[in-house]
Amino acid sequence: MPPLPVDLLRWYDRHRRTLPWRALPGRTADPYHVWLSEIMLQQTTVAAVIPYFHRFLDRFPTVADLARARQDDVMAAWAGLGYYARARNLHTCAQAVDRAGGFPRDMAGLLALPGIGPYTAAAIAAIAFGHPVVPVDGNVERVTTRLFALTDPLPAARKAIALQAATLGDAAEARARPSDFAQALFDLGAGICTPKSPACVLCPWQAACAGARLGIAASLPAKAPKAAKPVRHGAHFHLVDAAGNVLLRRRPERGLLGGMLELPGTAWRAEAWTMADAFSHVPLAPTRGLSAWKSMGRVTHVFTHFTLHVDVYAARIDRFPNSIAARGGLVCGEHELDGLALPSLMRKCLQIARSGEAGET
DNA sequence: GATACGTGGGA
DNA sequence: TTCCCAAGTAT
Repeated sequence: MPPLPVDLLRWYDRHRRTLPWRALPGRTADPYHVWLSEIMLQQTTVAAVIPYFHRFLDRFPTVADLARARQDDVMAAWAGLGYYARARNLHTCAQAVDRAGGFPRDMAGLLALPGIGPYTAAAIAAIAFGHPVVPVDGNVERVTTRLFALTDPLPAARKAIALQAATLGDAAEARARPSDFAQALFDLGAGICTPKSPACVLCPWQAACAGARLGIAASLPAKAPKAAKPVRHGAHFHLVDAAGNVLLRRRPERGLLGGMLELPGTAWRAEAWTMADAFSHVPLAPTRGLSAWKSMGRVTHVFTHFTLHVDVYAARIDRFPNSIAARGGLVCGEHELDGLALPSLMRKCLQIARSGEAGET
């Protein structure tokens, strides 16, 4: 017998999670809240998202508030969540939605917005607007491959898995409650049909699950082997004046950590930097009032596709020259650093620069 | 289709 | 420690 949506929905009605962006049972969620949470939840855990979601609603109560905000304030509110293109697209999207007077209510309109792909469009359509579509995320892929014992590895099998997942939503009970059905699949994937050791005995679909029957559920979905993670090296410089101001700069708008702030530094490359090499990239040439550079230690940071080793150097200067701003430098008070658009990597660098034991140059 | 794109937590 | 992962999208 096939998995019956009615069994999943009955389970959901008893075990649904309460989450900040979710409406109460029987109510429809605010599209702004649904959209904001869905963008934040892309490749990101619920636990990590919750405090950011609250902070965003505090700072940007409506999509119009978000649209009117300065990009830098949006980036600062996003700092630490990662995948910063999401924040840039979020801001652009808010402006489009604000101009249009609200979110589009159909898949095509949603799909046309920046940062919204097939999954997020379907999630918003189902959860906020009640369209009978099944958003296919990692949870739904996992549940589906197990239910039907689909053993072809990701990502090649993605299309076939999505087609199979869509059939789950065909039943009348699912079409009658698209929002609940989508979120029921999420909750099942998050709480029962988990990646490592699924709690099949608690699963409302256990009797219908081919993966469980065959004893292969925990091994699904199969995944293609991942490439080894290369190592890159860089050096960044912590220069602080007598008043405690720190020198920062803005990264390019696109690409890794795009639009975020950083300590000045070298490029990140496969070859390690010698100290002499790195020092040719100091933000300020030796001048009166500038101390010697001291080595503060090394920060290791793991990105999605490479591991980065950063050597951190620190120096003091009496007063920043006026020319520093002309070269793209941003002078920031040390007590305002918390509120700035600094990615986690740079917070690590600041931490080691400000608290680490100094060794001589 | 393959690759770029963050981060922190858990096994 | 090391590896894997988490409500994907853009190019």
